[in-house]
Amino acid sequence: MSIDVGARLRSVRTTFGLSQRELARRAGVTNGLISLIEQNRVSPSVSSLKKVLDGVPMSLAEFFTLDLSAPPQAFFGADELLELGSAEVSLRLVAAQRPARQLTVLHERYAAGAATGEEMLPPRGEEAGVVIRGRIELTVGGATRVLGPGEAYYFASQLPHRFRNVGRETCEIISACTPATF
Amino acid sequence: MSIDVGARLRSVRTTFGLSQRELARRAGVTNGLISLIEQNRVSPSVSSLKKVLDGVPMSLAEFFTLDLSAPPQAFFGADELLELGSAEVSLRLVAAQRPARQLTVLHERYAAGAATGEEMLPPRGEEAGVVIRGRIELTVGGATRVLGPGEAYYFASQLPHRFRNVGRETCEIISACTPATF
DNA sequence: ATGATGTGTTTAATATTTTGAACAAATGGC
DNA sequence: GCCATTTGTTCAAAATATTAAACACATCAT
Repeated sequence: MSIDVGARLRSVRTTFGLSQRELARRAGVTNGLISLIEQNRVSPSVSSLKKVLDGVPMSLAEFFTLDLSAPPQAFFGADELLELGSAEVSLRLVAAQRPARQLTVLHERYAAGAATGEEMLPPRGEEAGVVIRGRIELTVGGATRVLGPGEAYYFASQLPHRFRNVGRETCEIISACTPATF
Repeated sequence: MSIDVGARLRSVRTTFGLSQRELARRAGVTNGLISLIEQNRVSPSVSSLKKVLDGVPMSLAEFFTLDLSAPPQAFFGADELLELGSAEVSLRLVAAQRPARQLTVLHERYAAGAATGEEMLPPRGEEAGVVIRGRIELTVGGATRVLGPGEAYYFASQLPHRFRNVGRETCEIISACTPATF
């Protein structure tokens, strides 16, 4: 068998709630290739696999480190959250090992001044979160508001939205979205 | 640039004191391929890279996790040693990040009953070690002896040699060989 | 039902990797 | 000196990965 790149990729892709075509578009490859890789009908070149994972995004190291056979787990230490984002915007995904979940929960950290782009997420979900440290400016649809510790948000994913840390310290948020459409 | 698989592989290979041909032989690929990969003239398929790393041996996860730009480091915590062996025979390599070293130092652990095969190592080095826990049976050339804590060994690598844990508890050894021919 | 979109899969053509064998340069022994 | 090895590199041929477009199957709205 020898490592089953296909199952890994399928698990990652479904965990992030992406179709083969959507992942292919983000990665700049064809949907057919994703299909072939997931079926283990080809062994992708490292450069191709890198391109595909950039569409998630996920590093090669993370990809090969992922524990697919991890048993259902109820508790996760801080070290057990999958680190996803950049240095500016850190996203720690809870229970990343488990594919096809209904719910995604993140521990997000925004460095001072950091912001997300205009998010384009799947059309049928909702997102909510609570700020636990720092202050974040959140724009949803036409409305903008600055949230501090203890304050929260909740909106439908299809609305354009953007997060921006306008303060001086790192901002931390615990967030969730549904379905698993991160 | 995007991850520089070539530099990684070259670093790993030289760290282990292998020529392109020797690594190719162990991995079941051609030496030309190793050369091309190391020059980044091709982006190997994951299956090929896996085959190559099996010849070291090293996992894909380790390979992509390796920190090439690690600054020269003088102290290494137990967690910082590169785990190489199997569950039976664990080899923890000190300072694995640093290529082209003169000396290799290992923290070895042999489970009860575990043994190495007949070692076939490069012809121009020496090996030495001290047992720190448990008991190990060491055969060098025609001679066999059981070593316990505080006892040590020292021999030329080209002699056929074999380690076997004949006791009930795990045996631990700190060993070194030169040149970096592990 | 029907058409329109979404999904994952398959196929032939194309592009890339991989091989096998050659090459030039360096090393060691005599 | 010279020969025999060993090193890493290169090249055309063979094998494999990747693309682009079609396919079959679902879902959803009309």
